[in-house]
Amino acid sequence: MEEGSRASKVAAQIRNKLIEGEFRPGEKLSEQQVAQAFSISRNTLREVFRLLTSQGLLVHVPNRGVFVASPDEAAIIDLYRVRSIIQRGAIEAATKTHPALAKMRLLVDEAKCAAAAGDWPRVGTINMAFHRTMVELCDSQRLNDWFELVLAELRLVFGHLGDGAHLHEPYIAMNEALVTTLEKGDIAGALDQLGTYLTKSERGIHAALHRTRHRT
Amino acid sequence: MEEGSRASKVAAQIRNKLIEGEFRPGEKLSEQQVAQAFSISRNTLREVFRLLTSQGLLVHVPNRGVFVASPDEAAIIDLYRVRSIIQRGAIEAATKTHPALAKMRLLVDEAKCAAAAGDWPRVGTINMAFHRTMVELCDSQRLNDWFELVLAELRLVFGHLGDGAHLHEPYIAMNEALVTTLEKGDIAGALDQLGTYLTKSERGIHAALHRTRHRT
DNA sequence: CATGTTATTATTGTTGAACAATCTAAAATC
DNA sequence: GATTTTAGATTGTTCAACAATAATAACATG
Repeated sequence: MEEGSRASKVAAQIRNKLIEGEFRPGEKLSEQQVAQAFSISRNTLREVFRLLTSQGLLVHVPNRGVFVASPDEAAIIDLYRVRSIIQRGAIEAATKTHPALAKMRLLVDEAKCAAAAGDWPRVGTINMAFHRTMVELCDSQRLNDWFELVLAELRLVFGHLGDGAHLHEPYIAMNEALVTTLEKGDIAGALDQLGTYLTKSERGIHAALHRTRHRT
Repeated sequence: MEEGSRASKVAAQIRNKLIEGEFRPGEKLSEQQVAQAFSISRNTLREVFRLLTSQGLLVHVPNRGVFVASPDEAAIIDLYRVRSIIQRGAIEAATKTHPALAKMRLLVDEAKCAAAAGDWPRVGTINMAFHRTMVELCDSQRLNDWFELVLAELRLVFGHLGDGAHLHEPYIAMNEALVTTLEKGDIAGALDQLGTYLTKSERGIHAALHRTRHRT
């Protein structure tokens, strides 16, 4: 994404608002209103919308408008299926000397500091960085980019669920054990641990979605 | 992608031209000229360009313009890395009763007919459909969509290499053996066969690229 | 002639107004 | 209440214009 152009800046701003849950799931974004709110012309906004729909954050319905993506349980299932395949592939590709593995270790340390400080949102952010870094073990720009889309969609879900969800439950011990297993070169062990994490994480989201649906 | 809107129609037209190699790798697409050629306004074309760049077929350089993607050897390496991870995941997820497996068998039969008729372009198209169908074993819409991008980029490469490349070399026997192995439930065997295919296919492209580079 | 600087030109990025096409909501009719 | 018609709102697209940027051409200097 280009730094500097008006379109790309506004795209980033809207993306952040989406991730922070400032738009409701399924909410319609009116071109007139959004263009005015961000002080850009409607034409430029249409380019922005093309960018954000290609990232899965918005859904463009011809002649009806653009809507905030509303990942449902099927989407969560798909996202975790994608994560499983990509992250398993990353672990199978892992080497003990890969820089991403060292970075994962650093991120575990960072998460411990944040947890000690009680900064749970920060812990959640680091957890995502941990998994993004795991995918970097593949050395594939395309997989990195696509995984970024996965993370964006997950953050959209978290944003919709709000602060009460505690979805950034600390997975620090699990992440640390996983790094240690990889450092030993035990791929099979690491795959097991990843599976456990993904299952637990996915269940957490489904449960939170269920709670939210009950409350509405 | 929307059916019917002007922008989406032109996007499809440009996409086809790209895949067919009608634009040179790295060629700059001038907004004025392309808009005129397709009889659409520059604003609409900019939307189209946003769509096609997000598909990896075009590269947008701020303030300088939009260029035809020019997948180099690094890109081929990445594409095959991606294929390996995704398609291995697909095979690991495969079940004997999955509809995609039956479809893969049908596609092998189709390829045999096309080969008997000497229709090598058709064989190549079926080969791609075979691999796309393999990915459907994952039951993941996102992976299907991303794999479609992989195929588009590969076709862009084939388009650039031209007819002389014979990259649609028949892999019929390999595909047939792979289906048979999967139908037996022999995942490990199928993974081996896939690895062999991917290595051979990738080498073929690198060799063809090398030949073309020598000729220019 | 080679190199650096300046000026000019071409193109991209953006804006705003306008109109066509489509959808949605309100009103009229049965 | 259900259906049809009408009006209003919004999206899709076009056009013209201007600002900003990069590329190219022209000029000056060693």
